[in-house]
Amino acid sequence: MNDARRPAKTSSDTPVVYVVDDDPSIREALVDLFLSVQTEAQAFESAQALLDNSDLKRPGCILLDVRLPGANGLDFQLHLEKLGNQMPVIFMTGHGDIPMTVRAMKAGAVDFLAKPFRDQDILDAVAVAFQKDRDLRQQSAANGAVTELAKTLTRREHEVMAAVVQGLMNKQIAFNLGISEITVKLHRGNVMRKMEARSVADLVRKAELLGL
Amino acid sequence: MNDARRPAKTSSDTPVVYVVDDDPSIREALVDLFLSVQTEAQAFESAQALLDNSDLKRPGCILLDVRLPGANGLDFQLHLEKLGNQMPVIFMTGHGDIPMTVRAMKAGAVDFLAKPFRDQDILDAVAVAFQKDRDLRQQSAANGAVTELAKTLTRREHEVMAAVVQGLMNKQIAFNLGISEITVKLHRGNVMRKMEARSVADLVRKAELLGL
DNA sequence: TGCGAAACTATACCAAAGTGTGGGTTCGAC
DNA sequence: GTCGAACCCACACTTTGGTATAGTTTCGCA
Repeated sequence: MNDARRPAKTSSDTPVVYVVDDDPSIREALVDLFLSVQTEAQAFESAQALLDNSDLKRPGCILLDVRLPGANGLDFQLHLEKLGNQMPVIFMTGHGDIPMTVRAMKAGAVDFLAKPFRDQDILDAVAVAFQKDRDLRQQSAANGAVTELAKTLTRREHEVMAAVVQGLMNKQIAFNLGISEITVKLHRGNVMRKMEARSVADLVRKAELLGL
Repeated sequence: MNDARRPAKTSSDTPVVYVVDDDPSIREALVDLFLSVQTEAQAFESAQALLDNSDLKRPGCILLDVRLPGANGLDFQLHLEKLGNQMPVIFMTGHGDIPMTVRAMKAGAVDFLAKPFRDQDILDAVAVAFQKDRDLRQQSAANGAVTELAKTLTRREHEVMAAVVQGLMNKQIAFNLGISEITVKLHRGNVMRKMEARSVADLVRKAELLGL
């Protein structure tokens, strides 16, 4: 089921291509292709097999046939999204049509390759997908770090932070919250420390990652 | 060439659908369709005719056949982008293929409709395109306004603004620029006034629209 | 029941930011 | 040559922001 062949160098943070196709010969050909460019690939015969045998935590992308045994490739794409998995997806197809292509691309697919395609087309698409994955992970990491910091804030500190990033002065914040200015300063100081912000400009940017 | 029929209400800021198709009967059918939902449409027989007869300044979207006399619809899409026109594009096609679809969607097309399609499909796509256009224009307007304000800044004021949104203190800015702290305050005050920013938080957000 | 976290307040003090006034130089345009 | 724009500096002052110390109250939970 899983006929992955690993390239010389591999670890939990080198990117990997998860190949999903029900045709064993195609799986093998693709894995060999990636092996030829020192890229690790793991092949699965169905979407379910992929979900069962991989946690999809490693960086990389998914390369799958739209026509799969069991679930449709497009549905699988949406399913992944629901699971919170943002791994880039590249579709392959032997019998695709335009509406299917449009739906996949609207849902954020990196590419949609109609068979037969050149090896280089796939390698190009994978390169784009890898880059997209790196970007997403970087964004996600930054966002996650800020979210973690924000969790340490108390309710009041949250309120004060929101007011600060709106550009309100301490006295205005104090009036709005019905507390004294000195207490606002206290909360404000706590916010800056907990959020690891060295300036208001810094705090504004971090707050924006939280959705203002 | 231009067989537009205007709905009852029309003005330079009601959205319009620019229809481009070389088949007169299709043009007419589409214009009638939009007329039936109180939406203005202007029809053209070619991309060139559209460019010659419209400045494309009104809000709306472009609905065009990928196969056009003269230029390819996809090339036209790129051409528009080069001209700085960001109007949403919807493709129609009778003989489209998957690579064509992928290319169009990657280039930002709102939709790619294979003939025959239902009237509702087109109306839905146009609704999405109109919304996208509104969003883009709003973004563009905000951006343009800030850019105009930034143009009134002198070189020094620009430098000071950049330093301020980095979260530097006046004394640090003064040291970096090799001037006195009091002069920094002067420039800083000018920046806040010229940029119409009421707080540092405000300034940070405006500066971000300028690309940090 | 007692303990800790959260929230609030005050006094006091210092640092940073902002404003106004007044004055200086350089440089290019009219 | 003079006029204005951009740039610079200083003194004096006010406001705002930030910190530290010390204490009170409320509330949930062990």
